[in-house]
Amino acid sequence: MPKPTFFNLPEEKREKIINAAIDEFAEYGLEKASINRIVANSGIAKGSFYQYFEDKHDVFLHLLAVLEREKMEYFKDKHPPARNMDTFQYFRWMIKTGMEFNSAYPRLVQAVSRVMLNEGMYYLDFANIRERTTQGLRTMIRQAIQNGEVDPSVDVDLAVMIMETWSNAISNYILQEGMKQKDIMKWVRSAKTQETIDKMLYVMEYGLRKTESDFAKTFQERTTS
Amino acid sequence: MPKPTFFNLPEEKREKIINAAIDEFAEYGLEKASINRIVANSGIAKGSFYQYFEDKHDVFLHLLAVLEREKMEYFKDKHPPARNMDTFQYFRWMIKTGMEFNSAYPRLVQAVSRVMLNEGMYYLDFANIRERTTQGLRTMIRQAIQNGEVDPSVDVDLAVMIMETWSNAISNYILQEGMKQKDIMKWVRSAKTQETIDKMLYVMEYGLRKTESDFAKTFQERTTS
DNA sequence: TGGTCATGTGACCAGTAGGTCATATTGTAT
DNA sequence: ATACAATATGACCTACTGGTCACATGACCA
Repeated sequence: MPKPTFFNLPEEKREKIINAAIDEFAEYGLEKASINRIVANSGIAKGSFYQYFEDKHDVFLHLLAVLEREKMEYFKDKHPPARNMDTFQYFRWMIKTGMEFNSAYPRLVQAVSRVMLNEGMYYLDFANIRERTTQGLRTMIRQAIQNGEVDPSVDVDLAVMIMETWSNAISNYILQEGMKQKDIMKWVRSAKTQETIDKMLYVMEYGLRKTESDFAKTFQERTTS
Repeated sequence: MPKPTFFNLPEEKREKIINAAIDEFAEYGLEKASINRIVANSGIAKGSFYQYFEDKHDVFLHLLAVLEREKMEYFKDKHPPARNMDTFQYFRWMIKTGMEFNSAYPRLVQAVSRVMLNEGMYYLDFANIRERTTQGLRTMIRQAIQNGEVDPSVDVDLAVMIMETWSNAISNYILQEGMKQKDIMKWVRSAKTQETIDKMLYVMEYGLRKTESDFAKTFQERTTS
């Protein structure tokens, strides 16, 4: 955690620092990120940096905390559009709302997920942090299996891994493509992007193999209404 | 590509160097890999290194070439167990054979995929190399759509991304868990591991949602015969 | 034996990293 | 105005990086 001095800083200065850190991590990842560059880009002296933070990891952990806080804030006044949704509908809502969040904080999300999904995998430091995220998914899936929505022969941990993989794949896709657009929020909300997300989630739910009820049929009511 | 001098080396020395490089890349990735450590671990002088290779990237590209060569060699005398397999059966065979290959060259695969799937994503250098891999998948999927095996409303590029994601997820799982075992080849071939792979591929094919024909039913004949 | 060419070597270079610290500046309370 | 604590600073340290090069060693042929 950052030292108290950091939190005594005027907000403007604090933001300049964390923005520089976000850019640095988004560009170089955790290990290749340079404190020298961060201080240069935030216009503070090196000595000051060490009055605010312990080290590089400390800054990153703070970014994690910021992300979590902002996400909580964002989800606080969002509510699923209907009650009695099944697990897949709920997951779909979660993902879509999450992607809206991503388009609101693209650099921050990019920085954090770049580190967490790449180098973070090989550092034990983040194992427990990741674990916290999976906990929610795990209980959700357990319930879905009990409800008969998810195939019980696919065990819980495997299902968790699958849903995380999907979630990350969609998030990566949105960030990667979204950053190329001039207005990422508009792009994410566009019918085309939403349909792509729907397709991905449809495949997660029903698989790649063609069945009697395919994607076009399932989502027909949306495009015709 | 390495310089001619490298290929004139006695095989033992050459192997010692590439093994040190494999270990280095597997442990530290591409950017954090240290030439100093590589030369120290292979027992050669720094100057010699630069007589063999241009730089770090050069070594890695050589590892890529080695991997490709070994994989070709490995697949050369493996053949699908039956003709007239459908696309998903063929993909399953490909994955399983690939996982056997992984268990034969775990460190090499680990090193290469660590780099390609992480930092490699952000370096354009590897875009064309990755493209070569996807080409095969793309034609396979196009054919599968024509055959009516894959839902045509899921477009080709999306399907490619999905299958690559799955392929990587399974490979990562096998390497990560496999490296914990004392005999990785035996572990990969074990009934339990094979069943896990089957489950993953089943979910890719039919989705997470429970349907009238679930995994247990589909694979019943195997466990009872 | 002497000559020539390929190979091997490690001291050395400039650049950058993370981190420290004595000193300078600022803010605040008396 | 003075005193004291909090904050800001950048020169400086060591360690390590990728890369070079003058020289040493070895192999092979005349």
